[in-house]
Amino acid sequence: MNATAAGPPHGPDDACRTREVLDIVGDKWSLLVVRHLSQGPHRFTELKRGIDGISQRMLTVTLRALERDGILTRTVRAVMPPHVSYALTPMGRTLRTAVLPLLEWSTTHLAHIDAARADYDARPDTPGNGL
Amino acid sequence: MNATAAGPPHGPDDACRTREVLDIVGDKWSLLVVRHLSQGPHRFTELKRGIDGISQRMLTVTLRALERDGILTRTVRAVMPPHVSYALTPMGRTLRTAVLPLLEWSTTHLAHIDAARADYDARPDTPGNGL
DNA sequence: CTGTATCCCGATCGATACTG
DNA sequence: CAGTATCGATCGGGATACAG
Repeated sequence: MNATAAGPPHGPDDACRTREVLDIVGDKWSLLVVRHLSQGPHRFTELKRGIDGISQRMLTVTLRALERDGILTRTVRAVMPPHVSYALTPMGRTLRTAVLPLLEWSTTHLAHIDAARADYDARPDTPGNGL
Repeated sequence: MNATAAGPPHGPDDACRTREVLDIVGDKWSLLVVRHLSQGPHRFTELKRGIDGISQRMLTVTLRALERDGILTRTVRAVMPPHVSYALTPMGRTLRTAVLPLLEWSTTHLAHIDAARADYDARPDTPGNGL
């Protein structure tokens, strides 16, 4: 083992898993919903108000997908007006835990990335900048 | 601490970060490129062959974005034929590390998710299945 | 070998209106 | 309150052709 080849090896179907994870959490809203529910169950309207910019439609679509995947549960109380509560399943909570390092990474490195972008955009001898 | 309210609290701008991380790694190919480069530097054609299904265009686009973000470096050797090598930066390697738990989570839970989906699709009393 | 340019299709997603 | 239905704009991304 030398210095140039770092990191653990990976099997050929790790790629498939990478894809499937992104299908589940890689979209615009899923992680935001999971994050919100990590603090306890919430109702539809609470989520809509809590997640900035999400439309009624996308909240419904996202919740359905996460429910189907067993990430959260949907509990309907048949009263008037309707009362629907969403809560993370145990698996949903493990997902939250698994995503946490990535979120912490972003907290640590986002400023660095902004700097890298500014630097890249300032360089004239770079593809797309006109050399 | 009780059972209903689990998980750490979060600030209001965690949402922004969640978004920005997804902008960087949430697309179809970025993580696959990072994963591939975690085993050492690679040339354009090697990456193209190694990442199944990626088009020339998307490989270029993805590499440019990751380079701009400081995740990887692009090294050109001015020979004929051209020789371009891509390698993870130190920050790129920390990203790889931060994503690892999520990938391990998928390895552990993907079968469970498939089961949850089959179960959900089999239930007749569920939205979209015709109640 | 390592790209760039163009076209085009399907998926995504926001806005809006309507319903039990 | 908690959705569903529909429409339209936008965008990712694949195919292909061309270039240094």
